[in-house]
Amino acid sequence: MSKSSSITIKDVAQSAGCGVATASRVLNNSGPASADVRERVERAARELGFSFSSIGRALQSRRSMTVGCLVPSLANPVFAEAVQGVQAELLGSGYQMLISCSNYDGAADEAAIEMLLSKETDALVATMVAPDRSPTLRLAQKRGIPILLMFHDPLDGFITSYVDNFDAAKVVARQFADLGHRRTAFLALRFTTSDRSRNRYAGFHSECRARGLPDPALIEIGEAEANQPDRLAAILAQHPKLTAIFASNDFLAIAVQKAARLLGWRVPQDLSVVGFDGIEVGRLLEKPLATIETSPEAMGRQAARSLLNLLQGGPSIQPPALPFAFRAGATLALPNPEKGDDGRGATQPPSDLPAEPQAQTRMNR
Amino acid sequence: MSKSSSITIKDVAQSAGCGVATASRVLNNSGPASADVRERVERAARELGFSFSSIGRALQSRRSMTVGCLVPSLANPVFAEAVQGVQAELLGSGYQMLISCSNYDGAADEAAIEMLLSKETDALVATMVAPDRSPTLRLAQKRGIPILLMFHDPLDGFITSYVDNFDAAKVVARQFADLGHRRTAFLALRFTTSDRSRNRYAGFHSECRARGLPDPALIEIGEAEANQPDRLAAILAQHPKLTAIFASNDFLAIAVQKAARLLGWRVPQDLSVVGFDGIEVGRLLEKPLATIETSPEAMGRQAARSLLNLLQGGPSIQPPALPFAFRAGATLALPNPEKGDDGRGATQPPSDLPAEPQAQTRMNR
DNA sequence: TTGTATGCGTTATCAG
DNA sequence: CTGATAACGCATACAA
Repeated sequence: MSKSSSITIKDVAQSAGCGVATASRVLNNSGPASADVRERVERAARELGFSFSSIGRALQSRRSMTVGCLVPSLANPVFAEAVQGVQAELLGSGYQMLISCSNYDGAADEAAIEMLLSKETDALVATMVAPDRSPTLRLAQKRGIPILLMFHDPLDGFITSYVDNFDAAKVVARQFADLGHRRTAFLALRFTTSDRSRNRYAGFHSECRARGLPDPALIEIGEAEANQPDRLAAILAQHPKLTAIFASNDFLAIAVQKAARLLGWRVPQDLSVVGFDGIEVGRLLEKPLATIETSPEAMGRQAARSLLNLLQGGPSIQPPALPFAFRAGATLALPNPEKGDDGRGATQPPSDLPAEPQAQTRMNR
Repeated sequence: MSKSSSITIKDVAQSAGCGVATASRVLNNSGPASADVRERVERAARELGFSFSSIGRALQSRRSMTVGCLVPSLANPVFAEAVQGVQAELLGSGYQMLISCSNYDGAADEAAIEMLLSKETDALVATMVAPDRSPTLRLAQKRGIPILLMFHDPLDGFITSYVDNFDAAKVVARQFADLGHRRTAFLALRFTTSDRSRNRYAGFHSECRARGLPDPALIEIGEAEANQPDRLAAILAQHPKLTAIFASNDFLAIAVQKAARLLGWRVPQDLSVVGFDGIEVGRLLEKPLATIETSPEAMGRQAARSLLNLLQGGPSIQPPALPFAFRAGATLALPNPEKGDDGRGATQPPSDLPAEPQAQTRMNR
């Protein structure tokens, strides 16, 4: 058990027989030093096992070399992967990441940002319940701290790394419409606390309107329903005429299928299901999940790059939305004619389209 | 745009017309102060929007109030959930979490710990490639920094939060054996860099031996094979006599089923599959996945609690292994008599056991 | 009860 | 080229 309690630059200087300023210059290559003293300092540092105190440094340089990261939850792989992307991109930049989760709670968001700020992070990357109404975020902004949003649509003074949920949802609506689906629904897990969910519904709704189709139903559920197939089934049972459902994320889409099975509904014959996110496991399923494919990791990486750029004093430029792609799957098919109440469109899908939607339909931007 | 650049306690003291020491005492409730000055200081702090600089504090108190966290990857939900657990438990303790990922690379592990150490984290919680052979971790230990391992088996001077992989794997072996499986295999994704994987194989192997069954095959694969069903299928095809396979994690178990389908093998009729981890989505599948259920979040929570305890100067006590449970599923059944080369045992499973394994078989410890 | 002075580890300044 | 010294923001002994 060596004494080991921190070796400071003062110790090094003393051991090398020079002043601390000289030692600092040598160790940082930040100024002149004779070959002689340079040698002595380096040897002393090596022998003493010296390493800089980032706290001392932070105090003097006014930069903590950390970035704060706030996401709703790491239990959701989408956010976990985004954080992973941020982390990966930050690696080697000298910046470390301080992380915090809100559990989709707006008040926790505020507390977390406040905490991060009090830790004097040099920058922030966040996904929040309501970034547009966060006083703490505004405060951070006023302080001149670089801020990057993830998953959110572009917002006034902030840069954001995102996928165009509205557009993506329109693509799903188009898929449904092209197959002849008329009775559709959007199944939302956290509608009130997720602008992603809201934007997806908006885009879905908008495209249905534009095509003269009935408005899609909005089915909001909570955690409990999402995790208990029987409860979810009970909810689905209230919408017997549905022929297609757009779930606000892939896990939900998988849960819907479970619930449908409980009701004796076949997927996709009785009910088409499309998810969102494009999680990897979706393609491994017996019935590969049709979904919108995105890359949370790329999002995190882009966010981190923008952040580093800002940190270096670069200009504040909003990059374009990240690409997404419709991924075809076995959970999407023509509507069941027996299920519809009117049957219009169902019996006569546009003949210029294949029954099975093609893969990798499109990339936006 | 107010000037806003940080308000220090000096500003507060000046505004309140008192010395910094007094202001510090008031704001920290750490000493005497007249009601009068107390009032003035508090008002000044409020009006100026003062908040402590944790850097200044850290420098003076020699504690950064951060804990470093190192995991292989956040893209693996098991680790992400564990981190989430750590985070959740740390919430409100005043400690913040600095996070780092190694991508299952031992060298990156060293670099990450070094980085964390240089950031002067007050404690460490980590899952590494080889914690037993990490010089940097030893160094941290020597410095007296509280260290908590996650997922690893108990190790010399460290406390660890873990599930007994060896025991859990034995349970899987028992399930296979009870059904009459003789030709089994362990499918390992990262055998060389994961002691979890190795311990699972060891337990599986050990139990097979103990029962006088043939040694299970060890099939090691890489990322590429795991992600490409056709390549995985090619590998599976080399083991045509297998009747049951134990995958080192649930995703792999799902991938195996995909590969099996590609080969025309039915699950579970031609091949039984059991996974590990107990990811939520496993129960929602058309064929619910048989697996060992664990709770990474609980692991993270336990680790954080132990850490906080250590940080408060508490004694270093190794808690017992966390519980696990075998989760029955539709991917496990009797072996196909036509597949075996000898058929012994397959045609005559123990008659005192139901064909369908019972749910929630057991909890250990 | 209060304020002054000191030190925590670092770097920048500035005089030698 | 070198080395005292003054910040940086805070808490704490110690003196008043």
